[in-house]
Amino acid sequence: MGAKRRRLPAEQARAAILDAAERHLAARGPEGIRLKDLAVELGISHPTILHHFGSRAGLVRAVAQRAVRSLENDLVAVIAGGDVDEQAATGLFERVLEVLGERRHARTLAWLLLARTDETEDVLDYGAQLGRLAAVVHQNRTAHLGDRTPEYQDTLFAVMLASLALFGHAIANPMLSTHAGVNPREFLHWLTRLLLRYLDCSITGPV
Amino acid sequence: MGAKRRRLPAEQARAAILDAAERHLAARGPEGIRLKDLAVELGISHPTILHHFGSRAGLVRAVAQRAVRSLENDLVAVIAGGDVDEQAATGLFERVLEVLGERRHARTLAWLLLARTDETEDVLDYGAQLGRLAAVVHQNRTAHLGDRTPEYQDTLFAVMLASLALFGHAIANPMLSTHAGVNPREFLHWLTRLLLRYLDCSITGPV
DNA sequence: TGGGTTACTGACAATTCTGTAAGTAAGCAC
DNA sequence: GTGCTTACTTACAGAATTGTCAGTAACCCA
Repeated sequence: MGAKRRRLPAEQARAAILDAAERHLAARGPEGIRLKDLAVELGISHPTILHHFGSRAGLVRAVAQRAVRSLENDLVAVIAGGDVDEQAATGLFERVLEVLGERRHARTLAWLLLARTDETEDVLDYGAQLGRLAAVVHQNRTAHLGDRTPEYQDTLFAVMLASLALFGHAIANPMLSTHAGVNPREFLHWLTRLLLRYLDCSITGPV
Repeated sequence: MGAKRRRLPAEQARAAILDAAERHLAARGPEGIRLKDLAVELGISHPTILHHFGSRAGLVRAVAQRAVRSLENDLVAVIAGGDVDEQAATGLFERVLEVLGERRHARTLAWLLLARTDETEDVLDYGAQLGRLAAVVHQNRTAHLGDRTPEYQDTLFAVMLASLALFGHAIANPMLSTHAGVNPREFLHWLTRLLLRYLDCSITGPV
C-alpha cells in the first residue's frame, strides 16, 4: 500500500531469485521450487519471477546452469591454485573433497542428476567434468610415479569412486550423523587418506 | 460401459498399485507419483487408490516401507546364503553390490533418502542397516585376519564407502555410460577388487 | 437364494499451481 | 520537466491434483 515499490536492476533481481530458488532446490528438489513461495520469501509478486525467467522451467534451468558453473569455477580455482608440482596432492585432494562435499554443491548436483529432465539435461556435463578432473589427477600421478603409473582408467575409476561417494555422502549425511559413532568429518579424512594411498600405489599397479 | 467390473482381493490390488507406484518413484521421485497416472496405467479409477491407502501420503509411505523391507530381505538372504567361512568374501561382496546396484533398489532408496519427508522418515533406517552389514563384514574380517584386524570403524568406513558409492552410482549411472570409455560393469568389478584388497589388508592396519 | 461386506466407480468440491493481460511507476536520457 | 523503457503488480484464467460422497456390483457365507 503505502510502501513504495522497489525496482532493482534486472541482474540483481535475477540473482536474488536464483539464490532463493537454489536454497529450495537443495532442500526439496526441483519440484520444491514454487513460484509463490519464492515470491513471498522475496517480498515480490510471483509474475515478477516469470517476467525475469519466462517460465518456471526457465527458472529451474537457470538455477541448474548457475549451480554447475559455480561448481566448475570453484573446482578450477582449487585445482589451479594447487601446487601441482608438490610431492603430495593431499591438500589439493582435500580441498576438492571440501568443494564437493561441504557446501550445498553436492546436494544440489545430486538433485539435478537424480531428477534430471529435458530442461536440465544439456546443462549437466558430468562425464566431461569427471574426465577433466581425472586428467589432472592422472597427470599428477604420472609425474609422481613415473613408469610405474597404472592405466588412465585406474585413475578415472578412483576419481569416480571419490565423486560418487561424495554424492552419496551428500544424500545420506543426515542419517549418518545420527548413527552412533560415525563422524562425517572423520569419514572424509579416512576417504582422503585411502585414496591418496591408493593413488600413490601403496597397492602397486592397477588392482 | 459393457466391460464388467473387476474386483481383486485387497492384497492383490494393493500390490499392483504399489508396483506401479514404485516404478514411478524410481523414475521421477516421490513427487512423480500421481494418482490419476497410476489409475490410468492400472485401468482403475483414482479413488480406488485412495480407498486402499487412505491418502496419497499413505501410498508413498507404503511404497517406501515395502521397498526398504524388500532391500533388507534381499540383503539378509544374500548374506545368510554366503559361505561366511570361506576364505574370500568375494562372492558375498559381489552379490551385495549387485543387490544394491543392479535392481532399482539403489535408485529408489536414493530418492527416498534425498527427498525424505516426515512421512518416510521413520521408515528409513539407513544407519542401523549399515551397522548390521558392517558387523557381518567385520566378523568376517576378524576371522580372516585374526589379531591384525583393524578397528571396527575402519570396516564401517569401508562399508560406508561402498554403499555411498553405489548410491552415487545409481544416480549418475546414465551419464557415466554416455561418457566415453567408462563401462559401469567394469567399474563395479574394480570397486569390488579394491574393497576386497583393502579389507584383506593389503594395506595393513587402518589407513 | 438372499444378505452383508467391501472393492470399486462417477461426479463433484476445493485447493494450488503456472501462466496471461493490462496497467502502474521507477529510473534514465534528453 | 518530458518521455521512453522496463521492472513490477493486481486480477484473472485454466489446468491439474487430492480428496469426498453416495451409490453400484462383485464375492463370500448363511
